[in-house]
Amino acid sequence: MGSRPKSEAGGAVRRGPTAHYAKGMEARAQLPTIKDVARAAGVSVTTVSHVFNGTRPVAAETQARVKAAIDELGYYPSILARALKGERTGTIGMLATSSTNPFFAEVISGVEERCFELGYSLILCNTREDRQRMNAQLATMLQKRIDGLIVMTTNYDPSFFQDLRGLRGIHLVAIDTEDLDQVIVVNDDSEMGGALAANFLVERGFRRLGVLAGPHQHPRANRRLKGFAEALKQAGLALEESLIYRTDLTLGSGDAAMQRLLAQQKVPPEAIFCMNDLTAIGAMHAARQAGLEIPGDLSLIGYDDIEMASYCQPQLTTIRQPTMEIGRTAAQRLIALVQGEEETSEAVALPPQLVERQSVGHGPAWSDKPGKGEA
Amino acid sequence: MGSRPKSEAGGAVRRGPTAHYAKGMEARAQLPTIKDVARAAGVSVTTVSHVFNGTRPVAAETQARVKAAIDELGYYPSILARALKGERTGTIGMLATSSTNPFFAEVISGVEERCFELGYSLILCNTREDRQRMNAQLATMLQKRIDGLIVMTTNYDPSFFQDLRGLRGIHLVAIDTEDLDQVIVVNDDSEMGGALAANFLVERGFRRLGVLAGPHQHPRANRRLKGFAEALKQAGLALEESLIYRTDLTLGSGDAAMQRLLAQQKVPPEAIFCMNDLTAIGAMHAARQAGLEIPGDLSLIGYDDIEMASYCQPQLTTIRQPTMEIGRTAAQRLIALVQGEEETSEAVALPPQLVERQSVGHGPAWSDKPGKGEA
DNA sequence: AAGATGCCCCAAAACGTTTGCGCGGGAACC
DNA sequence: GGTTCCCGCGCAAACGTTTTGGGGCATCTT
Repeated sequence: MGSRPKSEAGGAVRRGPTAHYAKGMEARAQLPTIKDVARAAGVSVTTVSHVFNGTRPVAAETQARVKAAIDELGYYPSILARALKGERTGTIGMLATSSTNPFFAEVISGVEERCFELGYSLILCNTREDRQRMNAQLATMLQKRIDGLIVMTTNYDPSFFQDLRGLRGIHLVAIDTEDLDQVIVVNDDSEMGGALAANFLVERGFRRLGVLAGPHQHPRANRRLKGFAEALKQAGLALEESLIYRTDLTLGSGDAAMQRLLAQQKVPPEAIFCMNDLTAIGAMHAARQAGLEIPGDLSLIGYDDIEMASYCQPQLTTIRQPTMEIGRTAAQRLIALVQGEEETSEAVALPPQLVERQSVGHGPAWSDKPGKGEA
Repeated sequence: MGSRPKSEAGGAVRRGPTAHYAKGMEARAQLPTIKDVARAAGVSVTTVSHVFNGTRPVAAETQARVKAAIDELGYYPSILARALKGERTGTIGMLATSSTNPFFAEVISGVEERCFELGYSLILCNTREDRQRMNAQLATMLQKRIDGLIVMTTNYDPSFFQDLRGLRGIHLVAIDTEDLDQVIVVNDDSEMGGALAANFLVERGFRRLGVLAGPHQHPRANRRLKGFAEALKQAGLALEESLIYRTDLTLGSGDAAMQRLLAQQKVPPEAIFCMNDLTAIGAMHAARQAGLEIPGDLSLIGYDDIEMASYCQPQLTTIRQPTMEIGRTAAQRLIALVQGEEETSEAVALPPQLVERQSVGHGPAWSDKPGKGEA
């Protein structure tokens, strides 16, 4: 409907569960072209094109003959040739720091899913935060004439986005980064998430709070921290600078940061806000090694709500991001942009949500095990 | 070197850290074409092509002029047009069940990495084991004229591979599946992995062993089980059918299977072999909920060695697959195939390895906590 | 019966590349 | 001084599509 009759007709050819694509191909080394179909059906390539795309009325009998030939040969039009004529390629690219981090993996999965639903496909590139690698990947994607690009990098580098904006040919959406003008950005509402964590801990009576922060240049982690600090201030509490420990948001760095914290603080904070679940799980590990009980001796709250948060010991109380939805939204907005549906380029901030499990106790003087606690 | 001077020249143009791709583009809506470059340099498109690809000697002075124009305009040749002339697209597709499962995520990451190193890019499709979805994704990738395809699906469906083999145009590599003739398959050596687990448990003195198996049609999990059972037999032990519980290899199903096991067995087995780490972690969770200590009351061994295995409580003893290497190998073999380097189409089985941590105790009558155990 | 009107269909151009062929001119050879 | 050779370069075809502009032919109108 509307302006895309082509994909409809394409869908028609795809119908049915049988594998058209495998039929009639046995003798050919190459995929069949529109010419082969035209020859087989005894019509011109023009007619084949119009039958396939439904772009002009064709006599029913001719149409039947052409469709038979298409099915017989297993013909699929080459997007390459189509795109040469100024059409889009139907492919979008994604630059992501890493696809193995569970949070990123889920965002990517959301992107892929929405792309599929809208008839697009996804070229995935892991940047590992290596600028040179990103440049090479970007160059390749430009050569492949992607219609748009989704960027999800952990370290905010303004100059990179500056360069990106110079590319007039391709549209851009960023995920999990600083707000940028002229670029659609999809995030969760990190200040709100930070505040959620702060308020929950304060209500439970915790006063001496630590933080496992992200890297200095990580825009979202910084905002979570900001929201956290501001909510504390509202509650009349101050965040102690000396109780903020940096991580790079991985399991290992959460472990390491917690070890540093426990080594440096004679008496550990009552509760710790971790910038993501991975660091929280790493921190749990370190705390256990040090002989601390969670939440008996120390409470811990995470961020993201990855699947593992429900299965670790103890189950992690955390701030849930609508992870999949962030990916889906980004894909949606990008494709709308590509298809020329003029949208506002305003940032989207999806609301996070607190998920209570077991890693936060009921207060600093409380213990889940009778006979223990009162630390 | 050898037969690919083009990519070399492409690399030359890409050199340097500055962002060529952003320069000179401000006034254009479209990316510049070879014609624009030719006009700017005052030469024919032929010459531009030869300069870019190094396919014919060009006078030094002309060459300099052309290169200047290329840099100035930020020109990148369209792979689309190039591929029309019978060249390859430099893109390979991957059908994977899900990219959020940590094991799959890491394999995919290996594929992506090796593709990048070899100058290819990766189109990722999550199939969710939905045959109809796979057909649609395959159709799209065929239209995009991918050079080859990597398939990593959990449920082995012979008819699908049958169809796939019908496609003469594109090359095929499968990961983590049954051996197939005419198709390169990359796996770990699952029988060996199963045997490794069995021998380790037997050496530790465990006799009554349970299994958290995979789905019935999962070829690798079945082989692990086979290797496990055979090694037990060698040791003079039999695997009790009633102690085999099926899972679908997810966290939740590991949890559920363990709950069933504990409900049905008056006295639980001494040790359990889980077909992957995810089910093992799920099982740990269920065991804890039931008040069982691991490894005090029950030993557990996993498979895969995902990152989380080192951070769960207790740390998981497991069989490590060379996960990343499986992905890299698959990409490598596929691209060799695409580039016509005739390789053997034999299956590859990379050897797994036992990683000892804390989830397996020192024997059925042993306990890690003094005063407990002797269960 | 002649002209007008639709209905079907085809030819050809265009998209951005690569590449075989060939052309002009200067240097080397006899 | 004429022939041969080589060097440096351009022309144009081809790849698989879409799309514009007609053209042939039957049917309807008068």
